[in-house]
Amino acid sequence: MEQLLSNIRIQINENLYIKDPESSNLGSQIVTQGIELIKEIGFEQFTFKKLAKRIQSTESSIYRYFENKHKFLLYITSLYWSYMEYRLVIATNSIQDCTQKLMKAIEIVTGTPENLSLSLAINQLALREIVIEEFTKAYHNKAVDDENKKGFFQVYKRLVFRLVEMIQHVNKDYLYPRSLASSVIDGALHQHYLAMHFQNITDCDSEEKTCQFFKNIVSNQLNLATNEFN
Amino acid sequence: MEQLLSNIRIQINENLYIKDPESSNLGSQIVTQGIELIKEIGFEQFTFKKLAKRIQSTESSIYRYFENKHKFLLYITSLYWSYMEYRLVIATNSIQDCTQKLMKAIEIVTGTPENLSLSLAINQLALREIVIEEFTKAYHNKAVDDENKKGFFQVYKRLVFRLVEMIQHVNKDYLYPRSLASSVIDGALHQHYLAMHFQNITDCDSEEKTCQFFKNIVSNQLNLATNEFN
DNA sequence: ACAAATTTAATAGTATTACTATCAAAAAAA
DNA sequence: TTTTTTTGATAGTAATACTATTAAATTTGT
Repeated sequence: MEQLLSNIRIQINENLYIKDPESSNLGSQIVTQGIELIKEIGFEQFTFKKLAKRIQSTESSIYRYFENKHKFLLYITSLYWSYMEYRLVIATNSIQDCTQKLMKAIEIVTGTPENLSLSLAINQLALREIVIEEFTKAYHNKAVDDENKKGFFQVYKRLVFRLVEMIQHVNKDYLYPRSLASSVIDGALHQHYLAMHFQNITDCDSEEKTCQFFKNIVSNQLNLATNEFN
Repeated sequence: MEQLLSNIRIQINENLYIKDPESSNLGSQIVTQGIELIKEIGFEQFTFKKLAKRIQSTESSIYRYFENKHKFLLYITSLYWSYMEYRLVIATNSIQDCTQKLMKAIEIVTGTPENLSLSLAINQLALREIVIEEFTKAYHNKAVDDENKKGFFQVYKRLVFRLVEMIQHVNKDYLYPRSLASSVIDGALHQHYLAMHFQNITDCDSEEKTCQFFKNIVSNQLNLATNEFN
């Protein structure tokens, strides 16, 4: 799997950057160090000026790669969801049994990524933390509809669609396959966030429990398509 | 219920404001018009300067009530969760059967509030929209732990606790009562947001479906405490 | 009704943010 | 080695997120 991925180029929506950051050393510095910096100080406190100082470059140079920090966040979170999608496909592709396939998918989607060797030397764990802490801000804004039209959330949605398909494959009569899929992906992020900051409103104090919680919900939902409270 | 609530004063954490906005006309203008303005232009674009202009007052006057716009957001979302808690208690208190009580609670928590007559003439629907669009930003920040210690999220957590108790009352052996409760409350907001901006990754195109989706999950989870994928 | 206290308005000012513009130096490509 | 592209250095602007000061208006106590 490592070899496989190290040769893979992740395609990110072209409108998220001005100049492809993978095309130069400065560009990849911006991405890798930008991730580290956001993880350290949070997206709110993050500025291109601070990043420029850290990589010993200038604000104006960074602006030649990214229009603003919002698009930078969209760029790096798209990277994350791309890696996630890739991992999902690799891990589930060979599984025949559709239920097992779905369960594997939930493991991938709710779990911590291994730090894979990729084209860019990105700190995957830092990136994951950023997604947990900040991704929600990337799509909660007044321009969502416009940005959505431009395909800025394509990768994320494609991941949800993959889960939806797996769910439908297990039980084609289930009434809420899309809500269930989006709930698992967003819910996992939320439970991880709670585990870090609001321990008393979650039971997910370990990776395994988080995974179990969602596997439990999904399998229950799909085995029992109807319930007594309709 | 309307009479009941019109006499009720909602207590909000004192550190969220400098001067109690309910203590003066200007204060309530700040709150009611602030809610309208945030709904219209979004929290990102919202500034005290713009609000001052709208209520024909000044920036400095608003700063005498709230330290900054982040605390203002925490204040109004606390108001929302307080109303929600109040509605929950009123609606479920008299129900004897614990399963029915829980189902009623889910209806309240996932549904749209009626526009109740309260001490402050707040646009409840606008406030709900704000919570759906912006609440996640209120607790996704680098100061969460500190703010959590100061009790800024007390009301929200208390609401979750109430749901947790109801869940445990229905099935005391269920392994994830807290994760389930927090998932319902946060998940409902998320599904509502998707319904507005990402229709293709949700099945919740109506209030009823959203409610059904979560009732379905909760009842399934509590009737079947174990599952075959352990 | 009047003085005292409190609240608000008006104005000014500061540091930081989020950019844009220009031009020269450095590096890469032809 | 010349041309093109990329980067660095510097400067500048409008807006944001505040703080401070003082005068005017309003409220309160007696």
